[in-house]
Amino acid sequence: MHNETATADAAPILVALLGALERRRTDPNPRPTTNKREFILEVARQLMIEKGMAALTIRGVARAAGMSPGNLGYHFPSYDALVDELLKWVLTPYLEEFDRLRDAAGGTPLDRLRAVMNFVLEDLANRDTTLFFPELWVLANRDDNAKHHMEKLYTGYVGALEELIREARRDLSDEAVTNLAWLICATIEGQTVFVGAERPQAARRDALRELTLNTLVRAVVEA
Amino acid sequence: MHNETATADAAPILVALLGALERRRTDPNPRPTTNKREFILEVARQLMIEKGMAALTIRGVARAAGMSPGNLGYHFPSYDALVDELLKWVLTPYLEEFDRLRDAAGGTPLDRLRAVMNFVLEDLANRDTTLFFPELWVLANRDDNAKHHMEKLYTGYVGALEELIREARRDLSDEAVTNLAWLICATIEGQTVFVGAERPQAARRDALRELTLNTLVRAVVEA
DNA sequence: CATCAAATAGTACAGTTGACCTAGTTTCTG
DNA sequence: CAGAAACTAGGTCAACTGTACTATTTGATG
Repeated sequence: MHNETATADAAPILVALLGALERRRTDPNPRPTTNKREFILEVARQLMIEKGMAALTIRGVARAAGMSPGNLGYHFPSYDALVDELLKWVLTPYLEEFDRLRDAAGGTPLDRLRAVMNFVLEDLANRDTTLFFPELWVLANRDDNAKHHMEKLYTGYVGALEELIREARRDLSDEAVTNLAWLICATIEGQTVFVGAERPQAARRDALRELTLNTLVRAVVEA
Repeated sequence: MHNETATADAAPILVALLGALERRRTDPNPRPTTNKREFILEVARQLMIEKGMAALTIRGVARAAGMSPGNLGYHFPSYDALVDELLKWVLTPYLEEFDRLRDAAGGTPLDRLRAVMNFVLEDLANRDTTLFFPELWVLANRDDNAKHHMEKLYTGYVGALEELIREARRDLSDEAVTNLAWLICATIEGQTVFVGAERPQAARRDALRELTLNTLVRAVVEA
């Protein structure tokens, strides 16, 4: 009764974790060899979200994952490698989604721009998102690898915005397009701090989303 | 030669710290009894900014201030007390400045609104600000006292915005005014992460400030 | 069933660090 | 000079760090 599966003898939180893993797995060709790795990454993600970067240690992750530190070392050769893979694991789906929304068929460029903005505005209401991203911003202040991942994320995000703005407003200069894109990015990310999950102004979230969407679309149209 | 003043035998950084202290002291009636406390708070502030909350420890502050941990315990009875006073020390000047700008004589309400926004947009270019506030946002996720200070700060900030918006647009509902104020707050705070000091898009800061100012003022005028 | 590599546990290393406390010393002030 | 304020040194005790190493279990293949 001590060595069945990770699900069986692990803490209750792990059941929820496996659920989250399942939700994340959109890949139609599951790669069994990476299953355990992904499980660990998911545990690490939850730990970082629940307890902050200070609690994200080899031992802490191992404990939360119900395995020994030695075994975790087998899957991830070092702490830095673990963090690196964790950031990839969390951020890659966002980049994929930005690409998908940018290239989506149907609707005007302005509709698609609105869709990208709406995606982020709705995502920031998730507790995981509300807690994860500020943690990333702070981490990136002192960790070059985190900074790299952060830049990659926002470059992809803003790149998608730029392309859609350009399509909508072919008369604007590249500079004007880029400035608008960063304005949109900063405006929306800033809301994480104030109307994210369980934030003081969370009740205002939907109203603020509409106001934001209208204000930013108008900024693009009337630039 | 071992006990002259804190300036003499302390690390070079301390000289700069005392400079910062001097800049901060706008009080025409210096309170000598609090000098050493303020010195410690200033050291703690710098430490938090340079190395992050993880480095803000009793020992760390004592080392950076060139004193023994025991002596630091004399001035601040506990770690929590130190952090509490540190947050007050950093945030109070902002609240005072918001009040000052809100009540400033001369100019239309819209001018004063613009002045408040401009103050924050320019402040976020300071390296200290760029690094301090994200740290505060993360800290507030897991520390109730920090959360309290953060709410107090933004309540004051948004309160000032609300009053100025209301003066400029007496026809708007309270709800509309509040939503506009939080939109402004989130929009501007979000820029810290992207065009703050030494950030990848810092070169875009001035252009983005103008765009932000115009966009937000228009949002208020045309709401 | 035997084999063998992958996976896993356990633990030792070699420190570091944390907040807090106590007893004693210096410095300042009236 | 007395007494208060400011300060130092040293220590307590508990917890934790990443990593390396060995020994064991597991699971699939032949």
